Amino acid sequence: MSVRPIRVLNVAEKPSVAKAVAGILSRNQGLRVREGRSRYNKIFEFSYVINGQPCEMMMTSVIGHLMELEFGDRYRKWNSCDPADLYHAPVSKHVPEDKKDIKRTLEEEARKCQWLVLWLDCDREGENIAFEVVEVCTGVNNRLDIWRARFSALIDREIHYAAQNLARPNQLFSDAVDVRQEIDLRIGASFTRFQTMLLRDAFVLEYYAEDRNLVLSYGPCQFPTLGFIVERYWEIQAHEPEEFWTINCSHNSDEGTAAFSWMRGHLFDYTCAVIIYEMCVEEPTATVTEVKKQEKLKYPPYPLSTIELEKRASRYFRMSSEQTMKVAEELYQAGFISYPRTETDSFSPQTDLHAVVHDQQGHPVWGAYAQRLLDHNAGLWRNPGSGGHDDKAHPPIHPTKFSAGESNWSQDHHKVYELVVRHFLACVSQPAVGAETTVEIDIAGEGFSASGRVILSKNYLDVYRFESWGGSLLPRYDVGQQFIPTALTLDSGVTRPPALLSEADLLSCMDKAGIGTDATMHDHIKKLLDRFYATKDANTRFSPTHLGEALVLGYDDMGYELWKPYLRAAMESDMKAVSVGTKRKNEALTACLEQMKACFLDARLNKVKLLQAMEAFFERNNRAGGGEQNQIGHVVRRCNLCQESDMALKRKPDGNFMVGCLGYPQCRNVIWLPGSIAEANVSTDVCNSCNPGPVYKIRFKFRRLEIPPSYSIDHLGCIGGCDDILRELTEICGTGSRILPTVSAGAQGQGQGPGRGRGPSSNNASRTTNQQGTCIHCGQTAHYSNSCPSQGPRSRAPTSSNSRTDSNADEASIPCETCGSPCPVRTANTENNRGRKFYSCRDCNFFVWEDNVNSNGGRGGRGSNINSAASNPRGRSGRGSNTNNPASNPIRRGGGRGRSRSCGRGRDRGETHQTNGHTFIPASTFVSATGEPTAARRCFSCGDPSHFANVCPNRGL
DNA sequence: GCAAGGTC
Repeated sequence: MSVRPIRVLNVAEKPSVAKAVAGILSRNQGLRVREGRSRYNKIFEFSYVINGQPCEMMMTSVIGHLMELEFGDRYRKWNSCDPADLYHAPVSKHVPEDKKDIKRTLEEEARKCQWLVLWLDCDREGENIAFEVVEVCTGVNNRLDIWRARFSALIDREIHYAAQNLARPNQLFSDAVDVRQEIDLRIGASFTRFQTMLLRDAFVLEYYAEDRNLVLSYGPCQFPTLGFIVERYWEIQAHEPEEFWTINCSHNSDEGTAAFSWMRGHLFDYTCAVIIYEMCVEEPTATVTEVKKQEKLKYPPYPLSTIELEKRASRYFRMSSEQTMKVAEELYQAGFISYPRTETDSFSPQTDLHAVVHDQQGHPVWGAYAQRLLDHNAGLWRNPGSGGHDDKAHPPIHPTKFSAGESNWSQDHHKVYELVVRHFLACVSQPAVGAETTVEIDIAGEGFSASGRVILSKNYLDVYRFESWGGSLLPRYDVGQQFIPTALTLDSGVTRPPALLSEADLLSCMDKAGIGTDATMHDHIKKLLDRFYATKDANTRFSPTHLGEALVLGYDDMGYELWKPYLRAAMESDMKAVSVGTKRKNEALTACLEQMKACFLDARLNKVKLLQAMEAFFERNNRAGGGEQNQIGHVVRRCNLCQESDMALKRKPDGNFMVGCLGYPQCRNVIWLPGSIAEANVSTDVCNSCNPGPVYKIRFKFRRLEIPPSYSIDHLGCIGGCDDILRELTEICGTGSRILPTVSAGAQGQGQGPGRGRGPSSNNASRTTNQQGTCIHCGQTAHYSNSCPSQGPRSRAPTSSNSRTDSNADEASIPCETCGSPCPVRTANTENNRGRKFYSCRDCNFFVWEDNVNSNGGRGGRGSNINSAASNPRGRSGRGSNTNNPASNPIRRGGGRGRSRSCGRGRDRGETHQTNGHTFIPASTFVSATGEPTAARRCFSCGDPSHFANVCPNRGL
């Protein structure tokens, strides 16, 4: 008796997988296609047998996540609640409007089926989507038997194996994603609302977000990404150029020229360099000490993952990662390349790589190379290397269909397709082979070396035109051979800061820190541009905007590392623990949210740091309705500070009360009121004792649980200075926040930050002014940080004491030698150059030490163009924090503010120093036609034969 | 109007 067929609903993560799996399982026989409710998600029907059970298979798909997490209605509007409530507000998953048609298809099909087989991608997100599908399907048919198909590639063997070995979905994997989603939503929404409402209208922000409101978003991926950009920017600002010295030697012979570089690299000590140089000049005979010949291989790249595609397209074509992914997606949709979102950088042994090459043989440009690859006798083929990553869901990006270019392709389509094809062909090619020669010589005990390279066989470089392997020929030398150098020069250079982060650098930083996924990293970068946090220049290098820098600075000054990648790393590690069952979902969620809520409350408590950071860059907004000043209340009294405007009772968006001068920002008089006030209204009662009057009393209602039992919750108080109860409650409860610890009366007025237990200080106008008007740079109250006399325009001061780059502007200015602009003379304060004076032209970047300014012209090229504003020694220094991840708390900064953590390239000595090729002395001056040194005993600084340069009185060393 | 994660 035959087994009765059952109806099986199969669901894949995307339409292309549904189509591929249906094709494989049906072997393209008896495969029918019909429309579903959604135009993208077809339904494939075919017969199949699973472990002897005949099945009527229906195969359809979703489009990624089917559901979204959202706050309950009561919390959805921005003003509906305190943002801190978002840490415990109810959240629920629902199917958004644009996915409703997919949901209907699933429901309609699920009703007819006995089994549900989930063909979602085999990663954590896929598992979570699987449970979303289960929720929808069991909602209409709770008798469904639910199965999970596990496969790692869309190839016959894998798919059939998965179908015959169905398992159950993994709840733990899905739980891990639930944790991530909830944390992202709660943190993102709370901080975004908080900082947007705090800052957007409080400052004049000249960013135009088209027809939408400017949102100052915070996200656990976007902020660390911004952090990378700001950190590098600060590193550049902090850089102080240092002059260094190196000896170069060249030798011309009949066979060509060899350029020898000093094996010491370079020295920062001029005297040492001069002494050694003069030794060499005195005994200039070079002896060849070693000749090394080696064969070197240059390997082709690993198979192409998404991040590599983005990085290479940025590097080779200056294409943004966002545009690259857009174009790659279109090429994928049209069938020309494989799935473009993949971490995998090694091909599975089952992949028919020859077939892919075979397809490309007809191409007019690289077709011939493809033919050579397939020609066994050419010996060009090599099985591709493995980069060691495998997402178990997709192969590396490779061409899937031949094209010599389509009529509807843009330039970018051509470029991305060409990159994918050439990269694939390179991957299956032999490495390039070169012969390298290194020659080492000795001059007066100093070692120099030169190297040359000849490419013996280009191999993959023939097709991978994006890479080159430069090298020059070196004349032949033998060990023991001696010669007199043609030129022996003492050259100077200045250290240069690292470059701004390029898009490829940024992607590397994110990848290393685990920020975002291959499919989302470009989104995070774009978000920074959209939010006006960063800009990208023509060289694809990123700088923070004032807004981006101010936000990072504000949080940094609070001591929180919300802009660092540690929070995300901690979340990732928690997710991992949940997915393997070593931590429970609720445990991970509660712990993380508690920590983040405490951080949020503390950040809000310290919001003055954000405001101060913003003040360093932006003007305060004077219009009514702006920021914290948005609720003009009733007048309490005439302002006792400016005596021109009234002071009014105001309630801030965070719920706290204050009495502030309506003449703001010209007058910053303010009285902060206790944080335990629930309600406050100005009465018509006038205080009998406070002057100058009238001072109207305020009717307060306090929150019972936030004041000591001995105080009444109702109080008719005066802010004029006569009211002991109000002063006591302010001292007990603090201002600004409800959760403040109490501060003893002794701390009052002793430089604590706002909200730290100050009394209502109506009798001390200067102190109340101080609360809002303290400069973050010098601590004075007479001005704001944006007009601090200690700062240059729009520049920021080092706030740490461990700076090694402090250099102070002197009064005097001198015209730049190159462009004539007035340049302030500054004094260096570094280890090697402490006390030396210099100027660095802001207009043309010409840099010169004062030793050389106005000195005689005996030495050529005293200054140097260091080609970057980064040379500006006024920059911020010492910012950034420990390289080490603080183990105890991923948010709170650990340790002190040490040297900046470098992303990608470091800035340490020896790493980023570049010689500007500046020659001080042509060696020919010292070497006669016969090769004998002639002028070695003459100071080459002033030309005087009575002394060496190291003791030259003109140098002032 | 907030996040980040899927994907057409």
